[in-house]
Amino acid sequence: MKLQLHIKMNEALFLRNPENSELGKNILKHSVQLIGKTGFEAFTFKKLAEDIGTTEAGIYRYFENKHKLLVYLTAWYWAWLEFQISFHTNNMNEPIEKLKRVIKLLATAVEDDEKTSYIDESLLYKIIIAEGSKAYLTKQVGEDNKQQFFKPYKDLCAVVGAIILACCPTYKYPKSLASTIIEMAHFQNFFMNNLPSLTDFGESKEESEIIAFLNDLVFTSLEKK
Amino acid sequence: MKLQLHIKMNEALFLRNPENSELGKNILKHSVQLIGKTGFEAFTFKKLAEDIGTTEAGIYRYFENKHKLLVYLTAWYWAWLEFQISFHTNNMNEPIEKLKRVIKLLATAVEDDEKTSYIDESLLYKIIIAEGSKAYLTKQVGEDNKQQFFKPYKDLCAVVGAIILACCPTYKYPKSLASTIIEMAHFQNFFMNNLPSLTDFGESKEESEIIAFLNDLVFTSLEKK
DNA sequence: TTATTTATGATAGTATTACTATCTTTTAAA
DNA sequence: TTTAAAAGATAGTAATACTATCATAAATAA
Repeated sequence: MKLQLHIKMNEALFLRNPENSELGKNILKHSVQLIGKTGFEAFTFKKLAEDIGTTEAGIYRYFENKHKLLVYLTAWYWAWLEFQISFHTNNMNEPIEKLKRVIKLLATAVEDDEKTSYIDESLLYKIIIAEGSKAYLTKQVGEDNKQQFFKPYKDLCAVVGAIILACCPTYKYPKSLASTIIEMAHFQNFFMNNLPSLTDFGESKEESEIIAFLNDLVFTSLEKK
Repeated sequence: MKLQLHIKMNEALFLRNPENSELGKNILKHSVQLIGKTGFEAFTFKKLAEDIGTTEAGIYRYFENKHKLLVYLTAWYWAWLEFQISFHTNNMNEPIEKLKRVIKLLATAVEDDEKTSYIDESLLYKIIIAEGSKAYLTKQVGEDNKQQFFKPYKDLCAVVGAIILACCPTYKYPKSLASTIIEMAHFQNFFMNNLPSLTDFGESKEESEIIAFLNDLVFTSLEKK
């Protein structure tokens, strides 16, 4: 028997649930590939339709526009990651070990283990690094937020913030430190690979160094108190 | 007599130097206003031309496309900020005080003091917060970087990294900490105003709290060593 | 089983975007 | 005063970001 993880997505993100049809799953699968290949700016529903072998109108029946699709993919990723974290930190009772594990999960490229799923997590990870912030860096961020589009991201941040507080109950900035860890796990990776002089890892290009940096940053902050 | 600061821009960023003509200065001035109003996605050269009272073709004689214009504005901002930092930390001999000043300058909304300049720095500051990362979060980041488009950003980062090292010569991640401070000064501001639950400053919405957070983050990291 | 809803395919069409080209007039420099 | 450079005016094109319509296939309900 194979267990399959199912993430319940916010219904306002799509017009027709992409998980309920072959075409829908193809849209998710191929959009991850195409965004990964061309970048979000050059990505269009027309190209996506050609890749899938359907028509532009077909895609529009699922997603209102490419922004909603990006928000969908990022929301899916954060929800998936929160599950990964809860799974991998389960039974750990030492919050410091928990937080270390979280940092590792945030900063490590995942493998696409579950062949069953229509989403290639390792490719999606790269997309989130390069395109993820575009989901909220818009003029509509307020409305999108009202519609709870960023709930998975905020939930993840809350989880990490709670672990931080468990490590150090007197620490004053658990949420900001959480969002800093999450963003920097990705930005340092992007910088390391694309603008290496903005990091100290330009030579090795090893994620392990990002993890070491974040651990140092976080645990000196928390131990001190 | 009025001194005017002049920032020498990378020539590959424009087709015709916008600083050398009234139209060019108008392009800079109005693009800052229009991007601030509509956001970068909805910003077009056509709307900009209408705002200025010129034609689309007129804008294209200065900038190849809106991406180059955004990169120009961000480069200008980082160069300007580096000058602000060197100006305001001049004669400070205590590196810790210097670094504190840098953090304050990074996280504080500037006022548009010099009425002479055609760039409204306080408006530009908001644009950099909301749109700045889009300058490098693209597929062309490699080529853009080869053409030195991000030099002002990298220079600023190097300056901050050097101050960090002056504070603590044994610290292992000066560049990554520098880019973290720079990015977080802006992201925490964006979050505070738009996705407040990602920060600890949602209630007060005070920049001073971001500064306090960054100071805490940085100086516990550096003191420890 | 047929009737009917629902999803998809095929095709067309529109407004806007992101440009390029050309020609004329104005402005400024030699 | 000549001449070159910048700006204005206008036109045009390919691609993007959609919307609409109609036919067909597949799934579901009567």
